Amino acid sequence: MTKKEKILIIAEEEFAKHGYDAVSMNDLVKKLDMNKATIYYHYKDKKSLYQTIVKKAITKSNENIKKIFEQEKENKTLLRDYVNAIILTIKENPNIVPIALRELANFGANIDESFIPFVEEEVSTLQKVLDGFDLKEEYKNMNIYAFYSFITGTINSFYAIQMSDLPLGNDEDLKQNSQKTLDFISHFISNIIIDAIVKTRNQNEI
Amino acid sequence: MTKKEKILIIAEEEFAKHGYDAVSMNDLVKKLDMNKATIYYHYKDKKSLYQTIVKKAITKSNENIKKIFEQEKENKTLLRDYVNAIILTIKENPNIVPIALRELANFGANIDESFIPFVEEEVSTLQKVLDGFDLKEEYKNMNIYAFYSFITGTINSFYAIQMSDLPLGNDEDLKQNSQKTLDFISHFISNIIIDAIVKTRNQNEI
DNA sequence: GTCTATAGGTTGATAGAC
DNA sequence: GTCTATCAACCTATAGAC
Repeated sequence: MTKKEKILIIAEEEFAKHGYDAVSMNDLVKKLDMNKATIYYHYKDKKSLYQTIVKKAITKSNENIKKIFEQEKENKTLLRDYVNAIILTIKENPNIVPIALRELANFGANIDESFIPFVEEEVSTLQKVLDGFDLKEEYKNMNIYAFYSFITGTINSFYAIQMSDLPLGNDEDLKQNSQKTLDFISHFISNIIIDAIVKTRNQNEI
Repeated sequence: MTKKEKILIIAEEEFAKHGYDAVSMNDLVKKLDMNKATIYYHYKDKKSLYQTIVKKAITKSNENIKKIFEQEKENKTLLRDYVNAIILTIKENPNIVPIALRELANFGANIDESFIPFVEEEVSTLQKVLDGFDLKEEYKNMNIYAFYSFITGTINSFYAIQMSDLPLGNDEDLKQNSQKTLDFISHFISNIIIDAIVKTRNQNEI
């Protein structure tokens, strides 16, 4: 692993855990056991280091979501696949959860405009997935951003509660168990969606 | 309004908007047109100022949720009331959304232990609401924290997207309209819950 | 209660040697 | 590419006058 890569990995960890402003370049120097000027040789400034991290995370998420259409045509599990693509992205890189929550808390104020198409694509892919199903009348013209918020908001919130050191959550199997928590919430969400918006349950697996 | 109150209001605004670490006491001094030592006279340090703000927000949320059982006994709209109690809390103080998202991103690392009973009460109240209904078999022993995350996570995420300056969201009526966004997401969530987990829709209004 | 002045430390960033 | 040394700006917090 090059120094440049190592900087990215440790910085991501720290930014995810404490947030952009709470992490100083001096903190990174200590964690990296590396000279500060070396970091500045590889990354223009603190902000561009952070932007690189966010861009990498968003790109990876998009790749996973695009894959769900690449399998066999008669796929009857598209919605579950979509939820699982998001879950897989978090499994591959759990730091994406606190980073996403912090950017959301900023109402996207520090988001580079070039990131927007990535979000839009995730949302429009969800729309494409839903278009394939026989929905109840009242869900046919649903606000797709509300639906997208339902999926991502529930995952992020539940994940944060379960991974927290605080004694919140009532299932000991899930507490601080990243894998089990993500598998659980994936099923939880898919089932609610199917039960709520699709005409009959055993038109599924959708 | 006393200076002490004014400090609290402006500080809450700034902490919500930029986060704890991004707001300096000097920033507050500028916004408040007040001397720094005056802030320190009323609040021991920066951290205790922030904790006061969080405690106030959590307390207010609890009050609103408790009220839903205070009305007439044969209330058939308890679940909608619960969701609306959360929505009302945000209408009264929208700053609670980014503050909650930031604390969640920290996995509650900076949360004072004394706040936990407040969260637990919100969750157990939700359980009490559900206990009153004839649920589908598979939802009778549902993970209540997952369900709580569904409600709060969806609201916070959708709210943040709609209030953001970024061109995300496809309903112009809702964009940067706090009232309409909150009313919309309240109905959206209540309807999905009813359609998904209750045996028949017109056993509602639940 | 509110102010001025300042202590003591940390920040992001860079110039210049190797 | 990596280092040492350093900078000006900023930080939280307080002592002491009024």
